[in-house]
Amino acid sequence: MSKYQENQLFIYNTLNRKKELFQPLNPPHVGLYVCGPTVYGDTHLGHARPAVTFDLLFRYLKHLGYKVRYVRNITDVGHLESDADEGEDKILKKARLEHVEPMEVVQYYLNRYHESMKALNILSPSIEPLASGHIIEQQAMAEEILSKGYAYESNGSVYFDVLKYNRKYHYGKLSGRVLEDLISNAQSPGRTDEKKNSVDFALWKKAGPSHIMRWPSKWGEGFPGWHLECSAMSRKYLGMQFDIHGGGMDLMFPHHECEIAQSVAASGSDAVRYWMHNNMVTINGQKMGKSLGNFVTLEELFTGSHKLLDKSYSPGTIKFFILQAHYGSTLDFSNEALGAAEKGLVRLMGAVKALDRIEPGAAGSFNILEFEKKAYRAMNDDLGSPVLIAHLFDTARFINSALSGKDSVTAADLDKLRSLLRLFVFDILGLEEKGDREMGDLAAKLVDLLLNIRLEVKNNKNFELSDRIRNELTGFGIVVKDKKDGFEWEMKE
RNA sequence: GGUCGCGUGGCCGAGUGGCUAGGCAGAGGUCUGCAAAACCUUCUACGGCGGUUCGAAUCCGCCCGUGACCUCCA
Repeated sequence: MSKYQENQLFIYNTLNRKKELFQPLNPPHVGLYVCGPTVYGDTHLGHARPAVTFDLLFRYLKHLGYKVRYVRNITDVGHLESDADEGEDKILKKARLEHVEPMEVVQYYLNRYHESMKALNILSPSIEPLASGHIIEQQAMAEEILSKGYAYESNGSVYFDVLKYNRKYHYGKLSGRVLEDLISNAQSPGRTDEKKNSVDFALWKKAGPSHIMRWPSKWGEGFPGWHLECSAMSRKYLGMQFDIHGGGMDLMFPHHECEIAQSVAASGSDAVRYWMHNNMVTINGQKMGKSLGNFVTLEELFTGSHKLLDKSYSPGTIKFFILQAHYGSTLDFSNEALGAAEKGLVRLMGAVKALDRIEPGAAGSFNILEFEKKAYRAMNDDLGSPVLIAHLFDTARFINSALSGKDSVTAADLDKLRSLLRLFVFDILGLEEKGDREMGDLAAKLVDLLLNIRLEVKNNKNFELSDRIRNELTGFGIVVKDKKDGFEWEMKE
């Protein structure tokens, strides 16, 4: 019996605004599609949130025994500065400003994105398709929508006919938008352009003379509309219908709404069964926006170089901080909150490490089976990582008590606890053991030697010298903790 | 203005009709040459006003505040 048959995973489905039992289309296979970044700038906090959220989902689904195909796209063409099919292509603009090829921009920021993901210990998706590598598929889908009558060609561009679509289907069912409101709220309603209606969106855009990212098509040279890539690529790799589509809440409208319309128009039925959206990140209570100048990149966070930051925060701290909030809530970054997360993480990791130093004994007060149940229950409830972490802290308290001899645990329970903690902390939450900074055998031996000498000095009540040794080591990032009959030390992260 | 959401103690953040969330910070204590860590005890709560109920932070209404999207953003 697989783990997924024992666990009922509930997922909040944005489409129905309620938690639903997750039942994949073709178990044990699960198809997961998540909107990845448009690679025209450095990876920032807003990229970290969905990455961590859906990494957690990916890891948990795999743990439950599902065979997950996780597709996370890279947008490298077609994402214009305005979602209303106006303005320059983001990549193209960056390339122009930096006097480089558009694909140089793409490669550079894609590499940086991958480095950040690795630092956060985010698993690679199964497939990471680029929009520019799927022009044919996007053209084919545009033609399909045209042939079904839900799109029209206009001056070398192809637009989706939202009004016509809405007569038969429901445009706005994901985001709760009302079409009439959208039309009346349109920015410049009287504008003369190629669209029948301002709410129509581009499937294919004609490339102007200076637009160098261009491909031939039956409509002339051009490039694909932003929304089309996700519909075309998810269909290619996950099929006409698949299980989960994820992304940031800000993508709900128009991006995901348009994806739904495209898939339904092309095939007559919905492609996605569960829509999941992570909430936004705020900085000191204020939304993070390019226009507000409070964008914090991951590199700035890791190095502490942003003016809003008091100090640097490790990737592990950032990840732990994100996991301490439910993905559906907004998450506010502040120095105080990050500092708390940092200390909490140290405490948790300390407990995991301390497990190896506990001597088994009589049965103790901690109910490990109960902990296991509660941990799974937390995860099954729409990925309740904050609750899971609270339960993990309960084990930390117990572990520390057992270590100091105030509580005890049998050898069998100790094994069970160890494997459970490793499972939840490392495999599912995807945290990493600290001290990854390898110092080498020799250096470790030297520290041991020095501390043994210090012990002798200390026993001779030469506290001046013993404190000096400890302080100097602290300066090297080595934390010394005196014990009743010896010492412990570790590298500070 | 429209649509959707949120408002929990010093900070972050769970819970969602009666039963301790948790972390960080604060206070007291144990341990210690000191420090660090750890452990024990402990203080600060459910935006406001009404309503439903035996009972509401939890349901309903109104108000206030705030956020997201509608414009660049994950």
